[in-house]
Amino acid sequence: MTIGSNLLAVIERQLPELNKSESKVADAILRNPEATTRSSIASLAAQAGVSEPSVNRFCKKFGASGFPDFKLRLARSLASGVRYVSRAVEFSDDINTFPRKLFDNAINALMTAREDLPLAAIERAVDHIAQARRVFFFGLGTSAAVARDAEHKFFRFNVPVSTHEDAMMLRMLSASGGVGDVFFFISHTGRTRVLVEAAQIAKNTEATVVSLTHEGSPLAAQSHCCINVDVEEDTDQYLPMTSRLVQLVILDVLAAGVTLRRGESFTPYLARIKDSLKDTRFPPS
Amino acid sequence: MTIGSNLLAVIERQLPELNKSESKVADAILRNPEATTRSSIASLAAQAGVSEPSVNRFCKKFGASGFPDFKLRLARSLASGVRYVSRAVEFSDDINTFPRKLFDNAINALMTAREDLPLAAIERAVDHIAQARRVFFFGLGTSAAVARDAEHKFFRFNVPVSTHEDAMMLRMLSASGGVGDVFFFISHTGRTRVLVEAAQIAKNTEATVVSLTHEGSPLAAQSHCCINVDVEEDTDQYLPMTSRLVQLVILDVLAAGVTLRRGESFTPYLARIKDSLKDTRFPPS
DNA sequence: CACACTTTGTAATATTATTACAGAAAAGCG
DNA sequence: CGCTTTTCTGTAATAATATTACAAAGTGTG
Repeated sequence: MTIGSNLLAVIERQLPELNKSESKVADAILRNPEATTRSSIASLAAQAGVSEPSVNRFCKKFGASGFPDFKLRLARSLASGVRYVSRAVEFSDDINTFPRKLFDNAINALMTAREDLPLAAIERAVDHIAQARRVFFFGLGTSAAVARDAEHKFFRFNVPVSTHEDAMMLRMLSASGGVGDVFFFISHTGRTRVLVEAAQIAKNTEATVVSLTHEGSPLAAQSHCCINVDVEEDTDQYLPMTSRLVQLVILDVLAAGVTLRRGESFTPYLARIKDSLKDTRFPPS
Repeated sequence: MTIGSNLLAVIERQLPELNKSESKVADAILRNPEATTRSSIASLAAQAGVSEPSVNRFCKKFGASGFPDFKLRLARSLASGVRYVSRAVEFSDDINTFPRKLFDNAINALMTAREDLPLAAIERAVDHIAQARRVFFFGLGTSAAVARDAEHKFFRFNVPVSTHEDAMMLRMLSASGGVGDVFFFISHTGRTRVLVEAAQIAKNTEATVVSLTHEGSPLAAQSHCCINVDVEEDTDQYLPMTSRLVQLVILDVLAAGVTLRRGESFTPYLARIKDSLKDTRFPPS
């Protein structure tokens, strides 16, 4: 999703540059965007205190072919519910703004990712994992938590799974790879030396290297199968937030893919694992 | 978000009950919903091979006041982008459907959570963490990964943070609580015995117990401050997927909150931590 | 203050959607 | 099976809505 795709935000941003009647229209729209989508050009013109052609001109100025088209775009903007364009939290934000911003960013990232899922790579990754003899999930930093989450999902498929963070272990385990082993690397940047080097080592064995990382990164270059997650994120200034969410959902997708591959007869087995937790919980009230 | 609020899904569901011309219209719309939002009633009627009034009647049947209103609703549905109402992955799903379903679910959960954020609890939690002497993040199973992620975020605030999964450690550490200690419990169900018991122990000390869990759960009852995350999820049948995403974003919110509390002068310190990683990465190409 | 230029509104026109009605198709019934 | 009743569907008239062309008012500049 391109920044600025949110119509309301675009209007807000342009506000100072608008002339008298245009800003009247803008005000009327911003005052109640929801109502605008339901009203006719005549009633909006009345609301704003301008003529109908002024409203029409306003719409065209913002890229619509006319008023109906404008309403449509507005409706879309409202539905996606992402109000803020400047996605970064600022020191002037208070409790009423910054939580919403962070949620908006998260939702935005997932929506963007959804539009462009690397289905082919996902399918190949599912193939590899479904047939694996062992699976190793490697991730450092934020991605360590993602790897941990993956481990917790994938052990259910009756395949030995493990996660590691120790740089030495990564190298040694990578070197131990053989036919049927899958080394699954997780990294937002795809430039973490330790990981890239481990991937290189693993690739020199008979094992399969799968990575969940940034397209065209050094890590991607060392992978047999790379699932691209190109979430734009200013990791130089902030911590990766949205990219790890996308990674997690992609791993859910992989897990679901493996489950489907296993077939319906596998369900009771999964249920048994679930059931084993029953006695660790207080019963539902 | 109420189930069934998605117009396309509603149409799909009603499909068998529709009469000849109505189902022609439905087909034409489902064939290309995006295009429908842009077309006039005349062109849609042509597409469907029916008359214009038939299209109009169709629109009214689905709760719209007329065709333009219908287009608006459709646009909204498309923008929110959640195509599937039946959220569960089924064995008949293929690569083109189930990844999208999982993303839809994730987005849906975040959008729902965003509408009803427990801002008061968040603010209190930020207060506690910002002033903490030590912070412990406790979570088991899926929540262990969330706790790990939290640890990785919060250590930056110059407060000793740790995560633990060992049931014995949880109890002992909880018992060690004193003034200024924050015990942060993460659990989707809020019914995990080990956690609830540890929370109870911690609550009997001078420490503060914060939890990120389900409202009204046993764990919530043992907390000084409970951040409710009531994501509907069939954890009896499936693994928690969406709830952990919401938890992660909430933790991001808390981290952002603490950062804001620390003030702008704190930024260079955060930057220094980031910079420390510089040499572990391959330079950007 | 006259000129060019921008902005805005009026009124005519074009587009688009809705309604009323009538004919066709389907369903119910003796 | 044929008649009646009901439901469905399209035609054509009407109404609502949006757009355009143009002229008047406003604004700034030499």
